[in-house]
Amino acid sequence: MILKSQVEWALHCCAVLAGLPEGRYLSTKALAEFHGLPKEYLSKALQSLSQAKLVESTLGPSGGYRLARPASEVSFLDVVEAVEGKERSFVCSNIRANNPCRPEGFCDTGPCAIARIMWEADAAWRAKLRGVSLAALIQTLEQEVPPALWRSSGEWVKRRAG
Amino acid sequence: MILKSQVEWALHCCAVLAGLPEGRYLSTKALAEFHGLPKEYLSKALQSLSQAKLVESTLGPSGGYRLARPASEVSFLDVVEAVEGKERSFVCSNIRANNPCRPEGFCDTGPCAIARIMWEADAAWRAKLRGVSLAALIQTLEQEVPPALWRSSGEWVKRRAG
DNA sequence: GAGAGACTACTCGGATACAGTCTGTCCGAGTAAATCCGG
DNA sequence: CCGGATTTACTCGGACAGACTGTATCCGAGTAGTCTCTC
Repeated sequence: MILKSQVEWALHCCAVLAGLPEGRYLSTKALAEFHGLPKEYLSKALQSLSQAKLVESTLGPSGGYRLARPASEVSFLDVVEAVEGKERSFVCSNIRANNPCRPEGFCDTGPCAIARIMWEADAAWRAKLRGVSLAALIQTLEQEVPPALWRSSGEWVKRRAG
Repeated sequence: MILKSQVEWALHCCAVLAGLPEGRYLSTKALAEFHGLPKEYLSKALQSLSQAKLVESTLGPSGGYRLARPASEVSFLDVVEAVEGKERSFVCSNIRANNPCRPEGFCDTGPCAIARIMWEADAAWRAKLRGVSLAALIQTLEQEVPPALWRSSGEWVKRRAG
């Protein structure tokens, strides 16, 4: 049970996009250079975000991506689910139905107790992620990233965003 | 991010082992038949449990597995981690270090904010699993499984356990 | 000088190979039970 | 009949292939900006 590296990339890219000037776009190429990632593969992560309607894209020169909603209305869960999918991490194949003691035609009432417990844990994980927005992340970063680096990064992005 | 089917199998097997008479063992073969699973592959899940010291094994006729601790002292988390490993689901490759604006020899103080948030969610997931023991699971099952099926299953297991 | 049209260069998006892990299977080492033999 | 050595049959444990998802890469469709030509 390990999340794909796309999740990490998508989150970092969203953090950068959240600091973008209003109405501007940032290209995959710029995002890839900023994070030192393979441009071609990173584009797949951004495509996932685009399909989930988290970001908007534009073509042509000075094209790229920008957030489709305010940063305060995009949660970590949105980003994670855009990349990993909304399916629960635990899948119940209902193996209790194979019990040899079970009478023919026996029908279960509800989901298996084991699955219920696993799903509760999954729900707790998602709830935690739902509670953190990109805006909150930016706020945290602004506090702990050295001001000089923060400013120069902002300049870098602004320069590449148009 | 999807858990392997071994996790489901291991949990169901632990549930059965928890209802085993004191001092008896149940073989992989019996567990596989009870759940309708491939014996050879199921054995790998049980090996994981054995390596994690959750179960004890014995060889020879009437050999097999039994819980190494009381059911009340084995949590879901123990079983899940035995199969999936104790590593966190989110790995931070510290891509912020590739930021082109970063001065040479710059050294980060703590873990990346994004990683911290993801790890908090992971901790919440694990905490939820740590809070449920096999004993609690058995109690739940005993309440919701039809008494006739519960009894016959217990008989079946007892018959195969030695 | 201004406007319209064509061109260019850059973008995203999906289709295409490679790798690693999960799934499934096999056989050998080791042991507890059952058997057999001698006392 | 009882005790012990031998045989046996059954178990676990690790070593060995196949399938699927994750990783990485490529090229084509489409558009915004730019340039040029005409008025």
